[in-house]
Amino acid sequence: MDPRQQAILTLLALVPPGRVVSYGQLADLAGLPGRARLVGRVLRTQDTSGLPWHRVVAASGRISLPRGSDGWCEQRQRLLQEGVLLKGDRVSMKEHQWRPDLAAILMLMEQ
DNA sequence: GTGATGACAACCC
DNA sequence: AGGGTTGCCATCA
Repeated sequence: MDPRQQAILTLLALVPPGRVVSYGQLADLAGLPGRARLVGRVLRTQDTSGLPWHRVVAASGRISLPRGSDGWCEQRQRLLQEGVLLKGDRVSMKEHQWRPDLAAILMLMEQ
């Protein structure tokens, strides 16, 4: 698989329950600034079973899947299930956005 | 090769 | 709070 996609998926696995990341943030952490859309494409095309794909939302806090679609409902469900409150289809980024701690950053440095 | 599309985002009204 | 514009670029028709 493309190493960039691999990096994105590896980082995604580090996002803790109860927290979310934006597509752009994930791209940045993966060393791919400005490639938010790549993250979206990876999530759509790659096998994300076993990964916390539901913790990825738009920078605005919105779920990027079509409103009412199966994926939208599932993501919403999964987030609520782990304690992430949603106002409609939007989560409060101020409260729930993942800010990598020191330990996580050290792990990222070892790539 | 060309144009459209898209699980995005930053800006500017 | 919305809507339009532009940047991004892999895929696909």
